[in-house]
Amino acid sequence: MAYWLFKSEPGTWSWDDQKAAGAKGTEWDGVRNYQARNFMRDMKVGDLGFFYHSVKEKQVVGIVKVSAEAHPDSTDDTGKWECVDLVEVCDLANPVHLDEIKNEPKLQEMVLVNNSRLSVQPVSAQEWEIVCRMGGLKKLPKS
DNA sequence: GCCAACGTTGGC
DNA sequence: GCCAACGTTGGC
Repeated sequence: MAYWLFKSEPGTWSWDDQKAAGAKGTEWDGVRNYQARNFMRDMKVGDLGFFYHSVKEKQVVGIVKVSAEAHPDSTDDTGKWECVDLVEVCDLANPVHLDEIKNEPKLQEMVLVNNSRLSVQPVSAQEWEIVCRMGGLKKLPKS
């Protein structure tokens, strides 16, 4: 069981779009970065992730779950790129802003803080718990 | 809107 | 295989 963080510009694919996709979920397609792809290859069904809005909002807004392991990206015709499928799990009662993460001493090692450009990132179990708490979740979501 | 950081491309 | 040039991302 691993934890991840998925970044998206709300103008391209927002948390509302993700929720509208419902229980069927959607492909997390369009990733064209090898590091990000390799992380997706490591994912297992049931892994949980944060859904982060980049650029304008800069906050974690929800929790998603991996519903299908890495498979070819249907928006790619080169055969190089892969993606996983994600379904919505729940909202964060209080979205956790990037500033709050940067101000939390225990979160200084987060990839989000150190490599803001990577769009799919691993999150440690400790970081997961801290951000969930900051987000107002009373109990940690189950996979 | 700017620019730093990072990734990719292509010439050598 | 190196590295300069270029493009993109995303925080500020």
